Amino acid sequence: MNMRKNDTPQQNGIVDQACIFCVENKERLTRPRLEVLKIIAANTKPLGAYEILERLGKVIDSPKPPTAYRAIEFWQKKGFIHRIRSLNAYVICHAVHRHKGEQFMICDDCGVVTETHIYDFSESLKNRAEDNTFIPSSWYVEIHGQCAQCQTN
Amino acid sequence: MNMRKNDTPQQNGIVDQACIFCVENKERLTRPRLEVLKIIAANTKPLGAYEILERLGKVIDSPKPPTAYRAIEFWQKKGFIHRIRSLNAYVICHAVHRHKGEQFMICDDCGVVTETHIYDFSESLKNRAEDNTFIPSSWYVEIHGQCAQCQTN
DNA sequence: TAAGAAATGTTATATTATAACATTAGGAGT
DNA sequence: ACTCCTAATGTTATAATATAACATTTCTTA
Repeated sequence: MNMRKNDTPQQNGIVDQACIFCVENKERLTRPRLEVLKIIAANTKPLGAYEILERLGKVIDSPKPPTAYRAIEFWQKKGFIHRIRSLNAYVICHAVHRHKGEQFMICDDCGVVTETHIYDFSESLKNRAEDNTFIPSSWYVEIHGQCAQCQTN
Repeated sequence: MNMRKNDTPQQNGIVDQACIFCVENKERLTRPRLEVLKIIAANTKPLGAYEILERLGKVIDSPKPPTAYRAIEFWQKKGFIHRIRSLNAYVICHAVHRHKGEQFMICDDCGVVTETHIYDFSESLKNRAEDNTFIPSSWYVEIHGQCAQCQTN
């Protein structure tokens, strides 16, 4: 099958990558950070902060909201998870891309979120910048609709 | 100057349009709805629900959150206002478009939000639908960056 | 004008997120 | 190994955003 690491949506690959990332960048891979990442990585559907917190409570003792939010913020800044704005929820990132755009397909029936790269905005945004009107730094796209699975049901 | 109505971002044009819309569609243009629309239309920057509520309190007596939220939801469904997901805030819509996509440029410095139409997603999304993978129904785009005004400061 | 539907008023509370400060853990330099 | 410093966490409290539920009022229309 010859799959590269980034193609496999399984949990360990991502946690391993995160571990390597932390070593290379001298970031501390603490218990709450590790557990939060594992929780998010274990789901295809986005989890709310308090769902994450609840699951966190099964592996560490009585965690409070800031514990979850801090870990979420950490991984988000490092590009390991995404925040889905319209849902106030969080999903694992399978690409760990250093580019500046996020694009998601969101099934409004079942809630599954899939990261996509349908569009490359860079060119159009560059043109826009030459207008001298607006200098873009990042973009965020949500495409809502119905996923293949839900079409058959 | 010969400007069409939709080009003028002033308050009255939009409220007039909303009034006409309600008559034509037999929707009730009630006091809270009217005042909430006027409040949102009077701002170029997005307003949070509780900011709207606060301003609403200056024209009607002690409004409660549901009063503001109901009016917000009403205008949003009818396409007269947009919700900016990343800000949990609301802006007037200058186009009253019946198409399925929303695109915004958001200045991260000053907070100004401008509706844009840089991209037409329709074609790409149609292709995607032919894949039989995902049937898109709407899209939402945020482009973050720095506006012209803030570049000069 | 009365009945039914739609919107609002009101109370309470759910959900999401962060401020503030005390405590603990980890790394750098000696 | 010890001390200092910084970063991260623990903890308490509360801010900010949003909705559920039900009583009341207003509008429409028959």
